[in-house]
Amino acid sequence: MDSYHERVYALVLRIPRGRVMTYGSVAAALGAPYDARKIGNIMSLTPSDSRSIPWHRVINAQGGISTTGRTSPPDLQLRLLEAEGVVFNEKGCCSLRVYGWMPSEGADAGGERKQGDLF
DNA sequence: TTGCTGACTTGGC
DNA sequence: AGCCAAGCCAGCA
Repeated sequence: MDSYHERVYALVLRIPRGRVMTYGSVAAALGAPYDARKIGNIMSLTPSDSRSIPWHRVINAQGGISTTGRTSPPDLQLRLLEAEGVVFNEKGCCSLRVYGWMPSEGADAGGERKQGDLF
């Protein structure tokens, strides 16, 4: 059964540590560019303390967390990402240009990015 | 069965 | 710069 959430989890599991992925990118990777909302819905069903699933590596298109006020500490997701090396600016957004990840990078490689150009 | 909601995104004003 | 409306779709009342 390749239920939707299974594929979502599988993809999220593939996100390397220290990298993030937007809901839209996850949806697009699954072949459904407009399913970003559903991704979020599935994530909402995922326990915030699930250590098996790096749900915190999934963020919104603005490079920020959308779980504010939804997790035990409002900024839990942000903290987890910071713990992995992702740096957030004062606005609570990270540079997708630097930390954004997509499946193709894992398949082929070479996705070295410059740390200098934030935004 | 219908109808609304939602951890979203994008475009227009 | 921020706010509003439309679009897609699974899950739930």
